Amino acid sequence: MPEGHTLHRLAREQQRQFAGLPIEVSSPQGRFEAQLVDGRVLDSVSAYGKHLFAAFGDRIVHVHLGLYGKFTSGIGEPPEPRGALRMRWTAPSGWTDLRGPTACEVLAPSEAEAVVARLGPDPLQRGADGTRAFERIRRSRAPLAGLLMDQQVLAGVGNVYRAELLFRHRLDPYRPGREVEAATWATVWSDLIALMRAGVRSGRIVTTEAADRVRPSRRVVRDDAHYVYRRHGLPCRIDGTLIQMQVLAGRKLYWCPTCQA
DNA sequence: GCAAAATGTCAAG
DNA sequence: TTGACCTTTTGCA
Repeated sequence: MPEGHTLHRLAREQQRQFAGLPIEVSSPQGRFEAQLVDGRVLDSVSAYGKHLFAAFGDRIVHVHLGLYGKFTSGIGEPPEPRGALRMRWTAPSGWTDLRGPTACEVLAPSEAEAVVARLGPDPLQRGADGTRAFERIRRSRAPLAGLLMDQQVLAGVGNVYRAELLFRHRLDPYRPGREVEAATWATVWSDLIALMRAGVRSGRIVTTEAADRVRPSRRVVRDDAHYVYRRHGLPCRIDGTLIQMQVLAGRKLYWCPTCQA
């Protein structure tokens, strides 16, 4: 379930559980050069967009989960390694396992900085500058739906947030970037920050009105969490029109053709 | 038991 | 624009 909120949540959890401790690092699968950081003290874990950075002195473990990468973790002794286990951390405070990432590599600090330099503003970063994204959007005649997913425009937004964000603001996914008003963008940007922060808190993406009244104790039914994402062929929650789906740049785009005309 | 799908990215043509 | 890649889970026989 990796959009930006997932990575920021992971960074926080790993920071809390492992930072300041020497970590036993291994790669049962053998596809990660664990010996480069094995036994080093973990200084800090941070996230930018969908990227995770774990600093072991001057060696940075860079992880990108891709479409189905996943961390699992626990306290006490780790379980016997099963399946394709790319990276395992073991410490007195517990363990964490990583499977299926697109990237899991050791970088020099300058290389890690270069990764971030290629990305647009991350709404989850304190002081993130939404106008930087808008400048790129305004210069493009590409559909807004595609621009929102472009990590060089905006870092951390994936297929769920883009579909839901467009719906919440009644925006036509195919509107060219250059036709988006500054005032519209300002509203969209601040809404995106709120949505993604809620995502970090709850660990999942909830964009329906239930998301507006954040009450952790009150569980939202999974089915109600989205307006349009993966609701192809079902009636729009607002006006009953059937939700449409179309593949755009290789990804499934969902929208309500009347609400978002 | 096997194919398809999944909140992603990159490189080739 | 397409295919390749990383792995697990789901759905259908």
